[in-house]
Amino acid sequence: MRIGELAARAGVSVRSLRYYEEQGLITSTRSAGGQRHYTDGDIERVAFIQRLYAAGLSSRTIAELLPCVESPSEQNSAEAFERLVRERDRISRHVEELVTARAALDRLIDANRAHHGRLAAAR
Amino acid sequence: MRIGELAARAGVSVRSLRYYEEQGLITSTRSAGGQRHYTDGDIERVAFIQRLYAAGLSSRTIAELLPCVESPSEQNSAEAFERLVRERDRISRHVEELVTARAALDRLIDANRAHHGRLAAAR
DNA sequence: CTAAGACCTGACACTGACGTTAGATGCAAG
DNA sequence: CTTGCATCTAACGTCAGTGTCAGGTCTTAG
Repeated sequence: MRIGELAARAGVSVRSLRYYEEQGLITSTRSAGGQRHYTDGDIERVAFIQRLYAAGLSSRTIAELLPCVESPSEQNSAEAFERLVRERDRISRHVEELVTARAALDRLIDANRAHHGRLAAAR
Repeated sequence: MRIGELAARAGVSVRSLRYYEEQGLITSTRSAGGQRHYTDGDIERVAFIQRLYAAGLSSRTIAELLPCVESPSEQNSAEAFERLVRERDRISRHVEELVTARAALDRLIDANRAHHGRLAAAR
């Protein structure tokens, strides 16, 4: 499939796909005329990348741990494996931060709830 | 206290404090010469703002829900209250995203662990 | 073959929370 | 009073992911 179809099926913009390739996150074969061609497997790959983006990883970080995705059995991914673990831990810490912040908002909501009966009931 | 002391005690940069004021998140009194003065209460206020930033809220969003912090009893904070609830829910969704991404990383880690005995043992 | 639409590269624009710099002023200690 | 550090305003720099535009090429339907 060409880039427009992949963009539609993966739910990202064409621009983003070209950027991902520029950053070494995805690859493509080229037609004689120079247009990018993709396989069905690329849909899932893009989805995976999106999840990591959503988790706050930078494109550089994602690129560094992709060897672990490609070939989990290679020993050349020792650095990548460490980064994998570090990022997992970073996500865990971030979750704790979010839970803390959410608790703060919950306290605020409670403090305000009495004055907003209808909204409070809607929850 | 002056801005440098607040920055040190709150653990943020002087630049950030001036930016927060510019965005309407904090206020200050001024000396005759124009320098900003703060109270002890501002330390906690800045810490609270930091928590919201860490939770992914923008300065504009924080500014919009500050009325709820200032005066939980005023009815003029109806909009702010709604935003409060929306942001709480957004944080919850974000936590779910992070947990999903972390699970994906955990699966990758498992798939790679066999080939990295020492690192696996360190966990 | 031709028109239309998808695609190409390259480049600039934007957002947001700051960092950094420049040049001027405030303020406390000797 | 002076020295020197803290602070002031104003403005530009940064980073990352993406939007958008320009000007040209590929592909496919008719």
